[in-house]
Amino acid sequence: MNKDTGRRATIVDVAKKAGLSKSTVARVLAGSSNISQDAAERVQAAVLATGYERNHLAVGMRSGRSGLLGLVIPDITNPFWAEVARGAQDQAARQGVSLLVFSSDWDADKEAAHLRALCQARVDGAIINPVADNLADLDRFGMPFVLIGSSAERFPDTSSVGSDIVQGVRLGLDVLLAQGHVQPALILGPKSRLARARFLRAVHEHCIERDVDPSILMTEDSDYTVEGGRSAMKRLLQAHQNGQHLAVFCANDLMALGGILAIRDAGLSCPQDVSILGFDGIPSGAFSWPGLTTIEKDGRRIGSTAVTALYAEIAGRAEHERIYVPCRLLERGSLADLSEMATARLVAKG
Amino acid sequence: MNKDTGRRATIVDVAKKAGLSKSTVARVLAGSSNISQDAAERVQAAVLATGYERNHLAVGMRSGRSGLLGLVIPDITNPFWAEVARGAQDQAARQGVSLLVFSSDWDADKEAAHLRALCQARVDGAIINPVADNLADLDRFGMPFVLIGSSAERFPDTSSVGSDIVQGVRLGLDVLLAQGHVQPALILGPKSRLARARFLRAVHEHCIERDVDPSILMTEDSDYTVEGGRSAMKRLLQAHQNGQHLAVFCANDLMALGGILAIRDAGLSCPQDVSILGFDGIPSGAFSWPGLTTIEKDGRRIGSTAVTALYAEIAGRAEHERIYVPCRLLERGSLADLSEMATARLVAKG
DNA sequence: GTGAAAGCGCTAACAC
DNA sequence: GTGTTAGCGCTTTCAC
Repeated sequence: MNKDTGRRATIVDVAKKAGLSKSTVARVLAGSSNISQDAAERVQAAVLATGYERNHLAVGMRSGRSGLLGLVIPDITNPFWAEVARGAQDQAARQGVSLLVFSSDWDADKEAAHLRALCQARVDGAIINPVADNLADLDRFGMPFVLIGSSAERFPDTSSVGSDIVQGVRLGLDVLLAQGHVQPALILGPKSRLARARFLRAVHEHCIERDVDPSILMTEDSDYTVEGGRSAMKRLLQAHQNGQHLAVFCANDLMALGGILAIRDAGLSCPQDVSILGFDGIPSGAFSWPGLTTIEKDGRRIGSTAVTALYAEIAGRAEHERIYVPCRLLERGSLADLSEMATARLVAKG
Repeated sequence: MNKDTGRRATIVDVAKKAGLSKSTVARVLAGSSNISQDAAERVQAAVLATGYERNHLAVGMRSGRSGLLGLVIPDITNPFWAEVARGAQDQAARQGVSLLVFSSDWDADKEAAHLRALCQARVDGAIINPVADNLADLDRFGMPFVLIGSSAERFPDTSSVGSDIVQGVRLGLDVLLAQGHVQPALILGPKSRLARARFLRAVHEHCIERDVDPSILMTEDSDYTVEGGRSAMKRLLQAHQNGQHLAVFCANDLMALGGILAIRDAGLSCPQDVSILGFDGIPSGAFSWPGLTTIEKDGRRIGSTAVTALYAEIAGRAEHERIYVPCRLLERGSLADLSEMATARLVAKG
């Protein structure tokens, strides 16, 4: 805000103050080469003197680059999506652009409205967790985009970024096997969900690779909720001679949290009697008792990777491939190490 | 995207198609009066035919309204701030504008950088949880703003929106008193934090109003963390003849969650032996055992209210007052109703 | 009720 | 190296 005129300083004010032309100032601001030391310094000084701040609306209008990116996720209030947003935000800041954030609530109409807003804001590109069945709207707007999350897998031949579920499942199974749980039980999502099949297939394939017969694993279907996990675990405990040394791999953290409650309900203790492994890495897993050991999706990295991929897309040098971001093991105490316990017993005897 | 030309349709394309002038089209789009039925219809049709989408960059440039709002919060990953962001987002969508979201990590430098980005994007206004000690940057940019969160209280004479802590404390104390906990203990934050004094003062004032001598309340200092709350609760239990029928009001939910752990550590049970009341309403409180009863801050409403207040500010009809958003009681089972238990006992006897 | 024309602040050719 | 010039797509007088 210019003290003298009461309005914001423009590039013309800076040019006048510096005794140079608009274009020279613009060149300095854009960090172009072919600029004399003297000119650069005078512009610097004039910018400070006038309090000039670049008008991105004007820049965007002229150059066709708004310096804006769009992010459409189901719900910013969901901790996983908040992590994604944060990762995208940070990467955008590093690239010197800003992020418009929208929540779709898994509602195709809201999604369409948000895409329209992005188009009107002339974002340089968008990162979207798609809820609609087709990408007609996206094509219509003709803006570069990258899909994120598991729902993006429905669209091959598009750039997309998501968790590496297969690697996460392998990681989880290997941890269980290494700690002596040679026959882990599974609590799965409902049959109606695609994610269930994906999870189960990954388990089967890795079991075979590790010489475990997947058909002998006990499984319970549930519904991805705490209460669902609780009753699924109750059924497992009844079926498994009171559950001693049982280990259960749950397809998400909410069900795992319910599993911990069910173990306590049955008068058993986790992890002494029953071990639990979750999948997701929700923050609440840190506050259960015991803390929930889980396979954590790396939301932040998904977000930052998506921004990077989006820039490849904008530049037109995109590969249109799905990028899989690895999951991590988050150890918080709900797993008993049977091999260690066995060793301890031997040591005690000896 | 125009099929014929390969570039986006502009108002000129629409005008051409409709056989009208730029200005008439602009008027229809702006919903102005003094438009013939015929013109309106022809424009409608031409918009559909060309796939025209309004260019907000150009609109903003000409009209001085970018249709963008800025939100600067400490961390979108923190569930409270995610709620605030969601509330702001929804209200912004209702007003037909979009939201740029930034996380400052309580870092004054990052905050300054984000404010600058907002200024350059020419946002119509900003909602900020201030971390810097002064608002010099904000004044410098001369953009309308509304402060949010407790740190905004440092700046009177500015429009701001935050939780009504006093009302929340009253609500909490009244619940405890109504359930027969006439002498609740307190677990507070560290002496260095302003929030501690605010909480304690609210407790004192309300106690006096309810004829409770605040000086007889046991208090423990802690640090707003789970482990801090756990050891503070341990000290309380030792001081209070093993803790039967103790009730503890914790200044935040993390310490309350720690308190629940300490009760179990001591071989006691919550809420049968010790009742716990938290403050904040973090989602993890739903997964402890028992669930944490708490005073919940209404982040979503703070966000939406802030957008509304910001529009008052932009319109220049702002009152420059702090708006207090009430807290709510969230009952999840960590409070025993002594009066009910007493009644039950009497009934059992009789 | 509609059109013509000016201009918001900037960039990108194009001269010199 | 620097200046001149012509717009980007829109709103907004000012005519008619």
